Amino acid sequence: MYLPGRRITAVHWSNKRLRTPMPRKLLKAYIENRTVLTIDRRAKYLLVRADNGSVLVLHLGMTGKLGLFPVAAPRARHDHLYLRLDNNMELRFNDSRRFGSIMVWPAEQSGRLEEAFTAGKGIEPFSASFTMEKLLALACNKRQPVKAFLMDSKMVAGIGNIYANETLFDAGIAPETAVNQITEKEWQQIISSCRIILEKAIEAGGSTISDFLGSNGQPGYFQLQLCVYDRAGEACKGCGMPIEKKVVAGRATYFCPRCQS
DNA sequence: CGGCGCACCTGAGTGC
DNA sequence: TGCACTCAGGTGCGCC
Repeated sequence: MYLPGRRITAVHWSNKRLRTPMPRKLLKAYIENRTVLTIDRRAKYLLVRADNGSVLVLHLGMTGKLGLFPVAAPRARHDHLYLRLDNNMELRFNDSRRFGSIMVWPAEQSGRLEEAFTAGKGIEPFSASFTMEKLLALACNKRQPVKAFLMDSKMVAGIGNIYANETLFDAGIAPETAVNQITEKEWQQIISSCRIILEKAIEAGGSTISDFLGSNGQPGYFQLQLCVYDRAGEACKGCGMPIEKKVVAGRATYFCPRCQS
């Protein structure tokens, strides 16, 4: 808990735009000189709640990193946001590819904005509403590949390409299966596999959180045992067949042709 | 409307 | 060594 209880004493930013333009005025007006109450997550967004009811919304995109540094530590290439704290530390948002985003929900609109934001997001995999019945209903009129469905943030929140690949391997389901063909039993399996994969990933990533003070941080998934992702041509850990790679709905897709049929 | 393709960026890796 | 080219973990828009 590095942030809750800390006051943000100054906000600085780079002149580069991220996926959304830097909300300079809003950062100054609503985030600077506020104290952080709590941090939540919705889908892959971080919600940093301030004591005035405003919310700082962060998304790391593909290459975004947050790090806590002493104020005097040298600034790095691709740093885009600096939140100076009242303990002489600085939270820094670094993102080389600039697919990340930084938004502010001003206090007087934050309720409405958060409601709209949440309404546009899919089911959280760890929530009680991630059920076979819900998925069946969402999928019944769609023919898209199940992998694209799992990665669609309006359907399911927070599943990226790696975890979609790994979930479907664990569930033994071919990534291109039309989503309206998935049976009740298969949905149950997908739910269970998805949660297992995410739990393992969080556990593995958790160890990188502890050295997030340093700059030598590796992404957490390097510590997760990947069964299919980026393993084209290598032996399936289940049956020994070579893992195949193909593009499905525009994304690199890895699967075992025997275990996922 | 559903589903795909693509754009938004930089950097790493590969092959010549 | 350098250049040209491909590919990358996310998201949302536009187009058919």
